[in-house]
Amino acid sequence: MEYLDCLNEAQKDGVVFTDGPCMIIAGAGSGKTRVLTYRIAHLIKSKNIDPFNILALTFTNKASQEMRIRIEQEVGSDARNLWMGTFHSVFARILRAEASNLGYPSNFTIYDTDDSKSLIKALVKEKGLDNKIYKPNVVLNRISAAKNRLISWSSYLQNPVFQADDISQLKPEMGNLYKAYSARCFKADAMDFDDLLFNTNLLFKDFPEVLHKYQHRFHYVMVDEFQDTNLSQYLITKKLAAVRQNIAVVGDDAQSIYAFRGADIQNILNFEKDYPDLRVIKLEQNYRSTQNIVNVANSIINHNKAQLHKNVWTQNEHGELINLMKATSDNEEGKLVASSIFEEKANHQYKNSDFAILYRTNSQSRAMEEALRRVNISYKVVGGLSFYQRREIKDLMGYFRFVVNQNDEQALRRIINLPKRGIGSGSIEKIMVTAYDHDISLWEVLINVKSFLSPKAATAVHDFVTKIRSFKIIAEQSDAFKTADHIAKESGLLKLLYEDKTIEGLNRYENVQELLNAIKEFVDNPDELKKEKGLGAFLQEIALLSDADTDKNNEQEQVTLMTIHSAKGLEFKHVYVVGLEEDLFPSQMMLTSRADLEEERRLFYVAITRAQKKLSLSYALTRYRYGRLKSCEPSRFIEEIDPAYIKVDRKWSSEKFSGVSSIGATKSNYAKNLVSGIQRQKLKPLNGKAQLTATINFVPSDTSTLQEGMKVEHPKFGFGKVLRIDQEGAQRKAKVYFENFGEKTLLLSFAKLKIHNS
DNA sequence: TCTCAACTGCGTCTT
DNA sequence: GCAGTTGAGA
Repeated sequence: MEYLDCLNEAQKDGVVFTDGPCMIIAGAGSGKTRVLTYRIAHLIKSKNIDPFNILALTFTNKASQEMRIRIEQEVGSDARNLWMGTFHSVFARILRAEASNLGYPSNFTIYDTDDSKSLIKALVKEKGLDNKIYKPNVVLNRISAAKNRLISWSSYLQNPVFQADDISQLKPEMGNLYKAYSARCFKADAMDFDDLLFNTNLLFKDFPEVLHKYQHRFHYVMVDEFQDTNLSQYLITKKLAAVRQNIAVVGDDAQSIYAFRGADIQNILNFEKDYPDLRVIKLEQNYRSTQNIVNVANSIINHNKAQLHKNVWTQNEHGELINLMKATSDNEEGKLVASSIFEEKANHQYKNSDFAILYRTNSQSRAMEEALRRVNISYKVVGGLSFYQRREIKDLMGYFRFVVNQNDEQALRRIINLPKRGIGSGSIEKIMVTAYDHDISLWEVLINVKSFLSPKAATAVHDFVTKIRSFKIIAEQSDAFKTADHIAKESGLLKLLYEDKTIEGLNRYENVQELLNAIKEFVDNPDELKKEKGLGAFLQEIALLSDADTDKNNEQEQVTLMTIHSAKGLEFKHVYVVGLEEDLFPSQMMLTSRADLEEERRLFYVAITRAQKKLSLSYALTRYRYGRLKSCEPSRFIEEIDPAYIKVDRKWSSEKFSGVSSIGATKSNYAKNLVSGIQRQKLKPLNGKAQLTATINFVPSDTSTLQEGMKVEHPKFGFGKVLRIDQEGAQRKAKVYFENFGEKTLLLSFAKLKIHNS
């Protein structure tokens, strides 16, 4: 039990209180993952629980992989038998085993969001509805929200409130679209992401013996990031834990940022009601960040009304003040961030991987990327279009999917005329309508197209069917790689890409090769747990992966660029949160309700609490959005920070005396607070007029002659005196005492210093 | 049925 | 800024 020694009291409680319902409210950076991993290790090692009887649910594959590794370090290979994964992957696995109960084959296809949207698009067209009113996104969100609240299409249609709601939004056909969508998914042997949870609930409700089986398999149930669960997920875990009541949930209401996806903070409150003898443990000591950062985070989150009481504190050093940078444009914002990283690296000898740039939307990465490239700082962009979302990958995967499941409508639509074989949209619609109207399988329709298509089109379909048949035979006899390789060549896709000599074409060709490599890796993987090496097994393996999980260029030494959402759970020495502007962050779409604005604020809280040592915030006065230049106002979130913790970057403080009034005109409150805060706090280094002008005309000197006792000026730290010089060459450092910033050690090959020999 | 050019519309986050 | 759609012409 020596691992208990390195835990604080609250953490210990979280680890050893294993029997009975338990809720751990874990503040940011409070060692949540540590508690969870030790808790599982404790169950296995000290209480001799079979890992096979432990279920641990996370939200991302990454989180579950990391936790598995950490548990493995504690308990060894036993960890492999844990039931641990994302909600979606664990219940997909159970659904495959129990699929026949629901009328699904066990090799059902999982539709991703693109598949779902294009199915909806097709349905809207088939029904002759206006695609400007029934936008795929809107329809899918509505269906998704219903499923997450366990409302089936039939109860949706019967519910007068939903009907009235839809009619008032001029979308009276919504319920029927939901019905048609469900029917088509079922017919395609496909489940979308929400179905994986919805159908699990259905399974447990309608087949008590199945529920019973899993209730007795999982003696201990744990849920990470509980604040992100939706009703559907909550009910599943509650049912599974109903017999033994050994359920532990870990979460932080302040970090709930997925309400848009159906996450319901209400689950935390319900949890207390559902389990009256609930043990609540609060982890409040932050081990990650400096006091300044923790204080700023607290001051922000206190603006939210809806929150559980919690007092996050830290024993860490005060650290540097929060750096606020103002840029005139999005491009300049990029430059400021890039040069700041450059300086920080030099001054503190940080590595690229110590830095992260976080933003609200993926489109903001462009300006940052350009600026980083200009100063030769290598970086990686996390998120955006994932590998498996690329067109060429989806095309080839479409073949794979259709060979495995001939009812996969979305896969068929994608590949039936790719490469072009003369089967146009008219023929495709005829095929779909025939299958749907006569309620026969797609494959059967394809075999009998002669009866309703023109001879030319019918021949083309016949050739296609013959090709798929031959692929099926290969698939039955060979492993995933041999099959995939064969299909890539024989389908004509590889040739199509090879002939495209444009840069994008070459890229696509390489991507397809990379997919084939991934499949080879899958086949060669000696992991005994994955005995199935067929194409179907590969598809199942990757259906629930996202870009963050397939992060191949895991090279260190890169600055990380990503959205705040994807940064959740991570930490970096120095974090830049950029684009703090009204309508961008908070997003204009979230300004309609208090609840939405509070979610944005929690998002900001998450961003801030990623930082360990230093936090920088920035905003731009103008920004290109939708291809045109827009002027921006600083975010209200800046205003909400206690000015005592902010330092304003020189690049805009030099403008302060002339420029800040422009903000004052539009946001008087903001400017007043900020300026008075600055004056109260940290304006000191800028008070000297001489220094201000000197800073503007700053020209660094040659520092090779620098000696002890010399007076120097640094663009950021102002005036100082050299205390000592160490080492030679590239490692040559100067220890300088700055009037306003104290002692700093500067690497002379990087630091810009002006020598004042007076 | 296919191809190219013009055009529209649309932007959050993710399993 | 760009992807996806539409429409005309081959």
